Amino acid sequence: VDEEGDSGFNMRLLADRLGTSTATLYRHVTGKEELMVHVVERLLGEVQMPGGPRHSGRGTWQDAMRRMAVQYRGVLARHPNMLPLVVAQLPIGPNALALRERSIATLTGFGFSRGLAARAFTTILQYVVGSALAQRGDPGPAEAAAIGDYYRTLDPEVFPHVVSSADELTAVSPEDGFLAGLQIVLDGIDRARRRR
Amino acid sequence: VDEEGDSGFNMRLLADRLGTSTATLYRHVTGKEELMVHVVERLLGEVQMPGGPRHSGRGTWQDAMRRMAVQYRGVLARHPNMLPLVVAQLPIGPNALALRERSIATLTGFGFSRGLAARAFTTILQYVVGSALAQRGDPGPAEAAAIGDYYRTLDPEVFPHVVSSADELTAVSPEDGFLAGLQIVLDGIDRARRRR
DNA sequence: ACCTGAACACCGTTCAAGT
DNA sequence: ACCTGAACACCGTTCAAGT
Repeated sequence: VDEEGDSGFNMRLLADRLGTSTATLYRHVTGKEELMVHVVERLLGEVQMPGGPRHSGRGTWQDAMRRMAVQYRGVLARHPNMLPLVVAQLPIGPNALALRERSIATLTGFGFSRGLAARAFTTILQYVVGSALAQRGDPGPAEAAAIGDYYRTLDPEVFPHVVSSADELTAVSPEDGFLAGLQIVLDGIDRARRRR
Repeated sequence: VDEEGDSGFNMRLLADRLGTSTATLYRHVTGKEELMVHVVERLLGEVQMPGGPRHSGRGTWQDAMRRMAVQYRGVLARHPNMLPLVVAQLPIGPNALALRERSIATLTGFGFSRGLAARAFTTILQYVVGSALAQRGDPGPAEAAAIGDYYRTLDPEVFPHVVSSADELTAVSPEDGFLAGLQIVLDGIDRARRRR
């Protein structure tokens, strides 16, 4: 999937690379869909997450959650072709659950209620995936500039604010944009934590 | 797409329903991909958004952004089959831009800088899409219970926090969960606003 | 018991042939 | 000038036939 992309990958190609036939593949998996579940599960295994409560001592919960989110984003960025697979599934395999487990353990270790810990983790993850979707396709300087140019070709009479904010949008790197949005989410979680 | 789903829809079916042949479709659109761009554009047209600055007087910016997010979520919920199309694209058609334009206009009308207004809108939208993905498939009581059951079948030794927070996760309705996460994002934006 | 070439069903797209 | 039946290329999946 990394090499050929979500749509370039197919069962014949896989069989060829494995030196076997497509029919044989179906002796190991029920079909392409199940295979893709394994691919996503393997991908989530790449998200490094320092082990739960023991880690609570170092840094704040915000540091820990920021590390987790940055890790997750890094994995998605290194495997852009797998993003369609991730959003097509509700990952509930061992690696997905381990990430959830350690994150909620960390948050409750910092005094979060179970409910808020679960809500916080869910919200962070949704932001990470949503932001990966918005920045998909290697958004190097060239692509970013192209999007900025597109915004500026728009009629300023019809979309004045979109046009005038085009620079602000494209001036920050994708990385900085991601971190800015992440900080918004973390601040919101902090507010909810203080309220309880 | 509403009736047959993302994968059930195909060019032959469309041609049949229109009483024509597939080849004729290609006289109107360059291919299925372009057609899907039009489908998403039409979908985004369903997001009702009260017109920009004029509306600034009533309620707070949080009310306005909450209305926008709830509207967007409602449209995605009414067309669950179209979610794969929305996440497969970077919508930049007139309706997508109008939504962006009015949102940024509203925020700057409330004193937001252009940069923060753009960041805030982007973050809210990413949260809405990410949350729609997580709650996809009609998550009625039955489905929610099934997911809760699955979490509880897990070994509490291996995933203690996931298991013990299963109730907290499934006790709240998808709607309430969405609003709770949205409030987190809005609170985070408020914090950024006060800092400037 | 395991594997495979070939086929089946299906889909996006194109084109020679019609009107 | 416009439309279409049929074909082409491709893909997920299955099965009768081999070893």
